[in-house]
Amino acid sequence: MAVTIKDLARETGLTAATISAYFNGASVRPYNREKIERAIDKLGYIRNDYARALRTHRSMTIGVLIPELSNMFFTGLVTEIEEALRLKRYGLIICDCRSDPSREREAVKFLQSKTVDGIIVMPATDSASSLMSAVDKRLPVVALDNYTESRSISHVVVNNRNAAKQATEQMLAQGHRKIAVIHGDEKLFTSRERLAGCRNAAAQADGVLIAEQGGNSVRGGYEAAKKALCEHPDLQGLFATNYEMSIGAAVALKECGKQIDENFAFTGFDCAKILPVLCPGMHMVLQPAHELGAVAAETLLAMIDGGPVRNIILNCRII
Amino acid sequence: MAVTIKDLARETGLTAATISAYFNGASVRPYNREKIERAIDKLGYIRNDYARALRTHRSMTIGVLIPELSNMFFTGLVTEIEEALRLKRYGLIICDCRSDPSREREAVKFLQSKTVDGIIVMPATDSASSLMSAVDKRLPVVALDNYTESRSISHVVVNNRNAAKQATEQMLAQGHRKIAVIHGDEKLFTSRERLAGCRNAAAQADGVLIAEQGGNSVRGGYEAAKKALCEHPDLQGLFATNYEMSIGAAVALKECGKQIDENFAFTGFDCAKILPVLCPGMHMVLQPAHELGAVAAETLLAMIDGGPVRNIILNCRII
DNA sequence: AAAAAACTTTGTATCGTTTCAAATTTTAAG
DNA sequence: CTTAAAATTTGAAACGATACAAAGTTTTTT
Repeated sequence: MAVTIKDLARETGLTAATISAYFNGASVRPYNREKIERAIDKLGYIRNDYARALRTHRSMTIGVLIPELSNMFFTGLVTEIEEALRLKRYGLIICDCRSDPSREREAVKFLQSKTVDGIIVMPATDSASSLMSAVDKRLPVVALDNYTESRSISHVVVNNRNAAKQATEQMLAQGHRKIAVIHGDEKLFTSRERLAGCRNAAAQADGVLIAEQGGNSVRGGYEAAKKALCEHPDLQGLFATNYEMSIGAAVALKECGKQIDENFAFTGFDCAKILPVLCPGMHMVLQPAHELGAVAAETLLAMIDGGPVRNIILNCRII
Repeated sequence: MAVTIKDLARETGLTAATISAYFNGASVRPYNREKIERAIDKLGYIRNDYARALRTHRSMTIGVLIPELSNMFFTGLVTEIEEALRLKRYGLIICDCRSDPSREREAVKFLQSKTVDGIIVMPATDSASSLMSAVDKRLPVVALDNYTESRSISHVVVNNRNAAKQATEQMLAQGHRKIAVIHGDEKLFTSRERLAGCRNAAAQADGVLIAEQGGNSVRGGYEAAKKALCEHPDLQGLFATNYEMSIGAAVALKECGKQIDENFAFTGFDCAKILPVLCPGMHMVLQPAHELGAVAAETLLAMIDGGPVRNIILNCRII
């Protein structure tokens, strides 16, 4: 039913091997080239990657594991990865793991059954156990945004501790001494690092830090911020340490009528697009999403070509 | 390098055909069954779907085309689709088309080269031309959330006009006579229908309708709402007709200090999770995301099994 | 205990593509 | 115009899994 290379062969009077050569960049006599191209158009040929991958052991497809399709920071990274890989003629298979390690494990198997050439994962936990079936088969794996305990996979992350520390220091230096930090799930290395950075800064500068768990969601950020603001009317600053929580916290601020000025500072994380428009004067820690995605893609391709495991730490910008 | 069915054959002393039979549910003698299962565990066998699909012409994989990975309504639908298809043991390949018909076209080819069994698309435009290469090959296609001009593909949409009309009527009935509607891109059937519904309701009930284009983004919704509120201080209601714009509009409301009460009504679209918490008293038009995803999946599977093209219209809830 | 029936396993061909050595054609050199 | 060298094309054998008819078991019936 589908048009195959054999149909092209019949149509052109050539052999399947020649058509294949044409597709793979070998030189083909001009008049044959033309015949082939005409036949492709006429029959609407689309190459069957399954057969190709079966023969070549390369699918030109890489798998992406995302913890939540509803988390805009992650979907943003996927977009960057796609951009980078498209240029190298790689396609993507995206799997939503719902922050569930068992789905992650299943997804890894699914990707392997599709013989992807490598996997980029934004890990749902610090444990790499769900990735083992890939690692065991020497399939290149890059973890993005969060560390795992495995030494066999590459990591591309930001210096979370430092970024959080700097952001906190900046608030303290501007005279905001009592600050609430809305932090994410402590099960994640990334969240712990950010909180640790805040604590460091507060300890060094003699500030008062109120930590409030925001559960990695807009709702959680909203509620945590509300709580902090109600319980500490004398609060001088708020720092939300991820995308979703930053939005929630911003709404809470608006609702409590808090102005951002010399008496109150607000720092968010990662949402450059909307928040600064809505809360002029706020600060923002920005992970270099473009670079993260690009470097993860590059690292994976290097591993596919036999390169070593790499651990890369990028810096955040604060604006 | 990868473990194949032949390795299992060698390990168990059986034949590839028997192992295949085992995987495909044929009956196998208990002691052979055990041997096979031991070998699978020992060698870590994962079936090569490429080879299988090549032989069977069924990949048990379906493709999903999403216009923007950053649009939460769409990602929510994908999650529902995934849920429904997982139960039928289908896997998903998700492609982000960036609302760009040419990427859509490319993605359709990519999916075909992966021999997906069918495609669910949330169309970026009313035109189905980018889907033609699939339709021409009799590959089942279901359009979700928006109509296309093609009669060869199934559609699963909501009754947009009616939902918008009802929501508007409700506001009018509560005495809000001057209402601004923040509407989406008129290039999309869905947006036009919603706007038409609002106009209908206003015309019938003698209300005043101010239409403001919000460009399908949070930012756009925010700006359009701001504009409407500033230019019409006597406004009595606001209706944002999609997810992103509803959030933007809500922020604008908060910023302008508008209360939701008998003097001012606010109706949003699709974001049940956060907005009602932040704006108590507001109304919301809810598309049945779960049902949309489930019905789209079901319709596609029916088409894969030779079923006919279907056009299904679901109703929205208003809360 | 032999024959029949029912169940399992096996060989072999095949899916659509690429590989690679061998065969053929073209071009360049003498 | 021959012949050597270079460039194209070809045929057959993979890749990993499944289909199917044929062969080999086991179980049941007589």
